[in-house]
Amino acid sequence: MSQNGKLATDLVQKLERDIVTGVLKPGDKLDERSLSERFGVSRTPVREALQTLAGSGLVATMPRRGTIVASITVAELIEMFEVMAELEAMCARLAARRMPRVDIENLIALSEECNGLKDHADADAYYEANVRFHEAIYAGCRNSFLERQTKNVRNRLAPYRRLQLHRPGRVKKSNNEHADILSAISNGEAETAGKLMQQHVAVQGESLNDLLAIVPRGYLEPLAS
Amino acid sequence: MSQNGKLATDLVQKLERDIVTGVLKPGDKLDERSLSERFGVSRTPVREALQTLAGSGLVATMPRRGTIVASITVAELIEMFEVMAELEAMCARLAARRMPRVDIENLIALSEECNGLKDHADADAYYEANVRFHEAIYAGCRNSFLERQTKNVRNRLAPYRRLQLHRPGRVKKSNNEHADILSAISNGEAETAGKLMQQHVAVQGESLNDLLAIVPRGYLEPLAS
DNA sequence: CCACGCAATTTTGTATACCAGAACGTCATT
DNA sequence: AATGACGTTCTGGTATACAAAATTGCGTGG
Repeated sequence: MSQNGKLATDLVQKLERDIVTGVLKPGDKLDERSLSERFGVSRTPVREALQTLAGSGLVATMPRRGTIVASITVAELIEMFEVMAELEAMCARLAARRMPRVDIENLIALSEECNGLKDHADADAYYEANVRFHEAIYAGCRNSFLERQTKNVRNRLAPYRRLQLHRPGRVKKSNNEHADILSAISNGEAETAGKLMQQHVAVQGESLNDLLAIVPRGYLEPLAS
Repeated sequence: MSQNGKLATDLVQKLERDIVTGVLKPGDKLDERSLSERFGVSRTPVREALQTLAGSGLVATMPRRGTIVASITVAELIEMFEVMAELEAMCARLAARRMPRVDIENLIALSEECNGLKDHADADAYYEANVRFHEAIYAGCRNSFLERQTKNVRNRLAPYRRLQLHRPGRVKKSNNEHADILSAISNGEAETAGKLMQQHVAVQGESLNDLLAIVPRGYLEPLAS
């Protein structure tokens, strides 16, 4: 029917995108048959794709119970943010030491792009620019393994991180923090850049309560996992 | 034929163990048919297991070219050690802040176990005790996500880390560093514990050259990936 | 009217059969 | 003799068919 090789890989990417961008939400059921019909392939590549996604943690599959978009417990959410903050801090520290001037110029441009969108009505536009800013710093660490690892955790947190920016005032605050991080990186102040990034990403104190308050039903598992 | 459920999961664990413990070495070919015959199952669960392992990075599968135990480039090796050092440092920092007294007692016992084996003839015995010591610290960070993430990277580096201890004098030096890390954790000195752990794990300067010198052929890919 | 149990349906897990692409070897040509 | 093209064979990718388990709905009994 289709003249390709490696259908499963395509499916992985498509499903990944749908999960990260929020089309598929935590807790959504991923039925093998529906997916195979939707994509016009048999169940085999669908299953392989789901296996792969389960490996990266984006979906959870329970034996004989099917596969769902991974939803996590509150405890895991806190844990993952704690790790995320540290990974991004490491990226920032290394970027401050290693990022070439030309890439810093690009980072400045991305920062200004964020700045231009900070008063924009919908938070999603800022979110996209924000992602590009952060990814530029990942790339700046010049450690592609760290970059992949960081993106992986970021993807798994994406559904929840997206919510953060919908909180009033968060966009402006985030934007100010970007400026400080940028200048630290630009000046080669590794420790400062790392510390600022850590605080920028971490969800601590009241922020945690605020975040939990706007997480929709179904995004988090009940305590009895 | 077999009366079980979820054959693939079993295969994942078996293969994982073989890779981590060095029975299967980087570059070894994982033929689907041989594996299916060896384990008495069909190719389907074998393929699913390989998919999962590919997701966690332990094996690499090239379309139409088969799958092999992941072998990495020198650049990746350096990158992974850089990340590993930081992850373990984070574990140590958090452990210094959060590890309950009773678990610290256990950590002391594990440290003494290492100490008892430091002059032992074969480095593998020390290696196993060393693993237990480090894993106790992972657990001490009280962040199960970080623990999983750290173990995952550790597993991927296992074939190379194992080699390190075969270098003359490395065992004794490692053991001394353990003592310092232990005392920092025990005293709740988070930053010190993290810094010491970072240096303990990192492969820097001459150590890198020494490590590369004893990596067997086939463990590392040629530059043209 | 509610609860428990059985059966039917749905859905996952496994096996097998089929197809396509890549590696290797052979033969012919220069 | 060397090199390139063609074909065979082996291996991986996909589809389909079959088996087992879980959920759900219905019926019966209390």
